[in-house]
Amino acid sequence: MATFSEENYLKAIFHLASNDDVTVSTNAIAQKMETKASSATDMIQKLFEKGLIDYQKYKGVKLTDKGRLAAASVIRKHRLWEVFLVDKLCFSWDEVHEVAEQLEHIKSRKLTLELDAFLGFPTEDPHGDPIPDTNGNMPASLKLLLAKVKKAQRCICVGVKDSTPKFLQYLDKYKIALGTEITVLSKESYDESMAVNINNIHRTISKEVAHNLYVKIS
Amino acid sequence: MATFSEENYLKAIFHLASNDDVTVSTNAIAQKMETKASSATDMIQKLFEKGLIDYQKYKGVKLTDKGRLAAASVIRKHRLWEVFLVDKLCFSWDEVHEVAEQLEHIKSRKLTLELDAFLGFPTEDPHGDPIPDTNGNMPASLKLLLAKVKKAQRCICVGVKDSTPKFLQYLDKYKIALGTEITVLSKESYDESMAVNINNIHRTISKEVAHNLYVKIS
DNA sequence: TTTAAAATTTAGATAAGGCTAAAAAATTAT
DNA sequence: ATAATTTTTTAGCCTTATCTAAATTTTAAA
Repeated sequence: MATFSEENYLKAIFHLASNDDVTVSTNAIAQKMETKASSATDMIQKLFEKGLIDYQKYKGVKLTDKGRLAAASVIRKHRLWEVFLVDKLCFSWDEVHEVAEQLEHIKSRKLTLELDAFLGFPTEDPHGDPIPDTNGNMPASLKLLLAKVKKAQRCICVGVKDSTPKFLQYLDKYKIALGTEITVLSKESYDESMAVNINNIHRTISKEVAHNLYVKIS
Repeated sequence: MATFSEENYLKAIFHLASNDDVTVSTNAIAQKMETKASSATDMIQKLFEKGLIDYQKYKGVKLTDKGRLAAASVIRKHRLWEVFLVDKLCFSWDEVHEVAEQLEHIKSRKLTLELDAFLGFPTEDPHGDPIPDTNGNMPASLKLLLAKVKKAQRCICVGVKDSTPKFLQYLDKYKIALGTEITVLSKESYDESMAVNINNIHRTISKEVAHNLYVKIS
């Protein structure tokens, strides 16, 4: 059974390896974990000895099947708990992360199964990210940056990339919230701005904003 | 902020000190924590330095107000989670402890408040034990051993003291379950057996059974 | 291709929590 | 009241997960 720290490293490696063939560098892991490269090396050696990652000195790291399953299990729990907090306990989508970081480490097969059922077998967390299934299979994410949405498509706001108060205040000002529907009317190639319809109001969205807002095609 | 281990020691001391004036011995703590006396001494010194317990070498330990509040907070969370597991996630009353032992250490004021509200502000856990309030005040327990119930009183089964399979099988055989109503008809002083009515069936309960079954007066 | 820079690993240290063995204090028994 | 026993504490060591500083390997540059 993995310790909290081991689980957090596995999660970090999982998130850093967008695709299964990519090797992840020690520095990248250290940066993600907000720790020193030497600490990352120590943990890498430990995870390797436990058969959770493939590793060759100086050559970076890859999750084994066992490691990937362990990482997906932690992410599954994290996202299920986020759904619980938002749907059942009146948390807002930006309050859940810190608590889910703790809850994701609770070890109980039954707890996860029952929680999943209690929540109605959700497939996405409140940020629009997919919830891996029991076997560690991650449904493809439907989430993308507003900037990637094509002309005439409708989408729903599911999260932000930039979570600084300044950007959140901007969204507030223009009545863009979680769940708000946005229709892309046209895109300006010169400055990458886009004309959109939000709540039946026509607006122009700058490149900066479009690259910091996550949506889901609806 | 206390570590998991500190919280577990505080909880142990709280449970060992039935009343606030009692001092708790190092050995008692070590036994409760299933650890060695030397380890208990180490932790005692740490809790003392943090102002969570009063302590004099060789003289035992007492919770300070600060320590008592911290212990009660952990117990509050433990019992709220037990209610959650039984009421919402279909856990049976004997499956909850292990998971609640983990959940009780999650740190989030908001989580505890919202969970409490979500559960309808319960005052007792599934074993009939009282849930401390936010200020650490513990309602008096209404739970007692069946052996203590007076003639002609009605009570409801809320838990067991002996949780060995043998005893649980006995209860099963005689259709005594969590929530079962028991009326004490008479008590035999010679062998401390009691005549009771369970589901409209008259039975004789031995001293051994009456001393291992917890009930709540109804 | 040799050197400079960057990335990675190793060595040695620290803090938390646990252990064993030994010492010291308190308690119980003679 | 002294000896024997039990309880508690101290001392020294282990493991996990960190760190800093130094050494090594890889990569990039001249």
